[in-house]
Amino acid sequence: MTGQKIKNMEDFAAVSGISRPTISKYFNDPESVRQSTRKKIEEALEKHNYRPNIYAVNQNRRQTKNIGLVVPNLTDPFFAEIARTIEGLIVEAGFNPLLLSSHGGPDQEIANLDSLRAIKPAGVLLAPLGRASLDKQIAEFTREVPTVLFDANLEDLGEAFFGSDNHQSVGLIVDYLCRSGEPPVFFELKTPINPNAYKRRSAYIAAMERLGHEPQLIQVDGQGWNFEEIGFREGGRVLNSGQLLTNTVLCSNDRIAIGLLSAAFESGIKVGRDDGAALRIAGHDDHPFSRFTCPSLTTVSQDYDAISASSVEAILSMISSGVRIEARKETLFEGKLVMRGSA
Amino acid sequence: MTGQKIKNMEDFAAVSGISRPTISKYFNDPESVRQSTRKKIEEALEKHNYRPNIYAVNQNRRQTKNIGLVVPNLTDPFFAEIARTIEGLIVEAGFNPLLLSSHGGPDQEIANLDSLRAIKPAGVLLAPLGRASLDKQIAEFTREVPTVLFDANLEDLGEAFFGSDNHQSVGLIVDYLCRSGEPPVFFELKTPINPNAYKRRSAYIAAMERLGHEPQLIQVDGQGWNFEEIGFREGGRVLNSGQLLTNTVLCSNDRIAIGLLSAAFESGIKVGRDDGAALRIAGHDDHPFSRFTCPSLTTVSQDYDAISASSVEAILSMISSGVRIEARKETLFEGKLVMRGSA
DNA sequence: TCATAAAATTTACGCGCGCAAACATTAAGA
DNA sequence: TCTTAATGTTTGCGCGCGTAAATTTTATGA
Repeated sequence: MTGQKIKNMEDFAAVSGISRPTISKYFNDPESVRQSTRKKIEEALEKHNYRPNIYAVNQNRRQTKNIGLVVPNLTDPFFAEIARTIEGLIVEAGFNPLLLSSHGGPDQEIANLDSLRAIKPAGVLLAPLGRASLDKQIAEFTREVPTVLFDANLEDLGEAFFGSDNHQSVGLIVDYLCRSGEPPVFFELKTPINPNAYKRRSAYIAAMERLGHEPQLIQVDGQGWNFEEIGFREGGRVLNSGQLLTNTVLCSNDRIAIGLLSAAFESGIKVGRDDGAALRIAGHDDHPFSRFTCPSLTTVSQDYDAISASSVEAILSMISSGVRIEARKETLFEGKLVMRGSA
Repeated sequence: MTGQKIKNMEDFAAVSGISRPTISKYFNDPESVRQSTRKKIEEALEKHNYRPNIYAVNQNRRQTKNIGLVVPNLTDPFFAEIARTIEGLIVEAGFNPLLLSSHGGPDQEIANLDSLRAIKPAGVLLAPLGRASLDKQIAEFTREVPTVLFDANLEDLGEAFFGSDNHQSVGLIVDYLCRSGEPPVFFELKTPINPNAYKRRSAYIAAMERLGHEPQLIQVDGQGWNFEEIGFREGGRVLNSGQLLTNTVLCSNDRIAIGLLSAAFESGIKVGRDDGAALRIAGHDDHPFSRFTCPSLTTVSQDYDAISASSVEAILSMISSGVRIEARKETLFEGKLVMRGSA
């Protein structure tokens, strides 16, 4: 850094020997200026490390480079990983991701959208809470800001939806469980917060009927996002009540399964697929921790690389084209069976 | 919403019947205007839902209301929970938190600080990666922006540090393990990324010597933040090598312990503190998942409510006073023993 | 009712930049 | 060397708001 301080673009234009409008062009797209002037600018940049004032830039640009990313619960490593993936894609595309977590609460979800509104994002990627979401306020938001939903669908909201094909993925694991042992019961919350849970329920029922088995639902009480806790508490109750008419349990998601595994362990019930085991437990999602449960958890992985990539692609194309999508599309990706020790 | 559209503060001043400078005063502090005019403004606000342009505001304010929050890895639920707590405290104080994760990489950490710089935050709370952190660049940042470190310390960087008293907490669990069974070996990474790991190592050695036992370190290879994976892989190796001279293992953190538990299970080694068990395993941190391992993990909890509250308090007082702290202070909080099934 | 302090208004400037129009310069090919 | 398109420069406006100074209005209490 030499001599005088560079306070603004005009100062920087002076020291670099290039006019301010050209400097402005450079910062909006380095490719848009001639090679020789680009070199001059970047040489000056090394000496003076000037950067445009982001507030002045955003005040004057027709559109910001911000893309909002709202997930239901960052405390859940599953969403933390998705968020990380999506953030990377957004940065790669030259945009600025803003990550917000709704912490499982609909009010926080709306608050997140409100603070995004203040930032005038070019677009928003929203993984909504689901059933608890305040539809009307979200609808109002999606009217103002181009929004793509992912993970959990809210009917007709947003420009598009990308998620998992629960029907396929649950069918996959029900098939596997049935052909490798007793048909599973379905262990879930009575009133889940997540729309995927309802789809998984009906997918389970459909798969069982297709295979000629009687579907059996074990629906337990429990609110909120502390699934492990619920799986542990209610699972323990179920295991000790003699309520279980089969030796195979399919959980609505991995986090419930993790709780149930813990409860089985405490009750001295051996879980696994080998002969000595008394119980098989399977989950859904391929949660980051499911490899390290005891035994490791057999589950179905979601293709969230595809979900992430498609969601980002969709919002970027809307932004660059400047037009809202004419017909809302829902795209579902298939899951893959992940065989481990628990079933 | 009635009639014309409110585009800016001047429009809003017109419809509310109050002058623009007074409106401006109101938004910067609603208490600073007379009750009667405040009422007028808020009535108009309900009709027209105007909000000041955040970019124009921040361009002109001497200081923004932004507070940056950088954590090493949001994928780790431990940090996700801390982040959530801190975010809440920042919002309560009327500031705007900006959460960034370094994803375990020093380059990302610097990139995070760079993008924070662009936002001109009033202050930053930084939980650094530790050993991998690029000290010089962080030092440069802390010179420009008031920064408080927490969780992991970097010598002399930032205005203050708040963290856990590893010496006390490790001493606590070593004491417990020694009086309830065989003295523990210490299971850790050979070259940990986190400075806390080094403190825990020396705390373990000190505690063992104090109790008249020979310290034993098992130091395994492994890079990055995938602690469960390392604990599983290397732990399995150690368990099957006959290298273990005691039946008690204290892990440097819970995530390693989770991996080790999984490895023990796979090897058919019964873990627990009752008579039938062959191995005791303890961790450190009280990770959110440690309640649901099999068996549940005995560990030491960090007082991160205190760490969060103190860190936020420190940065807020610096912001409001406008002065940097004269002498850097390091404050450590005590951990608590969390007895569960594994040891 | 009046003096006085507190609050609001009027007026005006500046923040740092995007953007557009008119004009000047440069690079590339015939 | 000349033409032409591409690229830069000059000039100037406007974005929406913070903030300051001078002035006027309002509230408060004796």
